[in-house]
Amino acid sequence: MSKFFITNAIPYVNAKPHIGHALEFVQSDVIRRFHLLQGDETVLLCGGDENAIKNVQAADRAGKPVQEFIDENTKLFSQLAEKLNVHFDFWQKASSKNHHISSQKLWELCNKNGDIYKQTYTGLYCVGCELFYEKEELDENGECLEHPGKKLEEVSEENYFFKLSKYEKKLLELIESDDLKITPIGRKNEVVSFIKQGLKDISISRSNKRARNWGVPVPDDDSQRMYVWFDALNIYQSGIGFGSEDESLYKKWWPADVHVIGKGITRFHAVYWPAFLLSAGLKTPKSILVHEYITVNGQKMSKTLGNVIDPTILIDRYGTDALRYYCLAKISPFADGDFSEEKLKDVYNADLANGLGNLVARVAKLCETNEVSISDIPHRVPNVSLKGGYIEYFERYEFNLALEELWKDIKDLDVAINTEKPWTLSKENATPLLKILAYQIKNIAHGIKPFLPDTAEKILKQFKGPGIMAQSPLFPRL
RNA sequence: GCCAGGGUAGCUCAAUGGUGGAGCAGAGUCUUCAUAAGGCUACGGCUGUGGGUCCGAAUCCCACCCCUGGUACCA
Repeated sequence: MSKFFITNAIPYVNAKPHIGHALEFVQSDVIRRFHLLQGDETVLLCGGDENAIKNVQAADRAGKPVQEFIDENTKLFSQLAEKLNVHFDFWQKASSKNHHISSQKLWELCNKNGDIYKQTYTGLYCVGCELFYEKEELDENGECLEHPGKKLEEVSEENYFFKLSKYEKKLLELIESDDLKITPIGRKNEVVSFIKQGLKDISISRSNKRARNWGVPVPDDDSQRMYVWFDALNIYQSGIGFGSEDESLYKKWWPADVHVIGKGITRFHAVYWPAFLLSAGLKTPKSILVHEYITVNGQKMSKTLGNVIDPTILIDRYGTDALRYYCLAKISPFADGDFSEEKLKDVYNADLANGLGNLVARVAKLCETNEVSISDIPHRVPNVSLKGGYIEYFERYEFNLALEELWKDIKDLDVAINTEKPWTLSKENATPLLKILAYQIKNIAHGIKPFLPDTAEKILKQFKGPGIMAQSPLFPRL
């Protein structure tokens, strides 16, 4: 038995959660459940990325105090997790005191190592956006896309910089050797070539004015706040007590075994974060799992397109396990996956209602009619007699392929029932076959445990024995 | 622009030189234990475009078109 520490990317809490968040929640959760079933001591951490200037701007637009606005959105995220049957063992808010102290400790460690220095940063600043822009990001008039007609100001500001360049070689070694393993390999290559281009030092602070006095204060400098990524990544540590008076939890769990993230934030996790940790003399995470995004009817999800999918509505309509199943079985973690409600419905009917649900119903009824009695031996661990590949797929995070194996078993059982026609047999002749079928169903239930925990639970309860009764459908056809 | 990955049946994907496969959807058929469910069968593809190498190309080479990601201080 070993320990396994998983982190979910910390969502922005400047808007309510969409289906992409649901995808990642479920992916993290299934890893957590898998390791728990393997007997590992396992925890999953998430938190709120609250210190970004965009939160302040969004709160302004909503006409609410920042903290209140953030807390409201955060609640929506935890409600989503609950509805998805996703359990976070830790939830760390970036606005909380302990996180501030923890991040200041990280800063001081880097500073002590001589990796933080002051320098003037000059850039084109859009007052409307309160952001710096690169020339390439502007339109032909040299104006930002959000605020046409508004000239950008050239602003110079003293910032603290982090000596990222110093860690080029170490990072390369770390990643190329897989000591920090990046999955899938394409993302690893991308990071490697990024580092090989040469790393520049990065600014890790903002003036108070620009940060709107929001965020973690820089130690010993009242005029500056930390750049949000410096402290945001540290949620992974502050959430388990890094920098607190008693660091026993931190010592127990750190380093993270896997950071689960979306492709948009790869660089922060694969380059900046390990560099900060190396500088601070702390352990670097063992691996990073980079998943892709969900498109909607083939299009990117975006507020301007108005096609943002609210997962809670889908859960109300189709159920928790149906959405979990779609996210895990029909969306490859390593390629953009498409979503539409029509597809969800097709999958629900084909795989869940007609596939798993119907198989369970027909076997249960046959067992009931024939008064089959089975003993409740804790039959086989999940994985053992399932078709080959289940565990391997899981360890490679190919959840869709692992589920495919399970659904082949379902198909096989349907074929076996049609071939053997147990309903034509006498009770005595049918019983041995039905016992096998019942055990096979329990076996499948064990297999789907990490993916569809509620459904697995229901099936195992129904087939606990000694008697087995027909029950209402697991997934009523829609 | 440059770098990486991709373009295969209506949809989602598999097949890296040797007669193009599966699932879903749609069709027919068998069956009734089951959620008008399940089984079986057939249908369905000039493998992005144009060239080339080879006895033979989805697979290798060249050119072009389209999609996705990266190209740093933007989360």
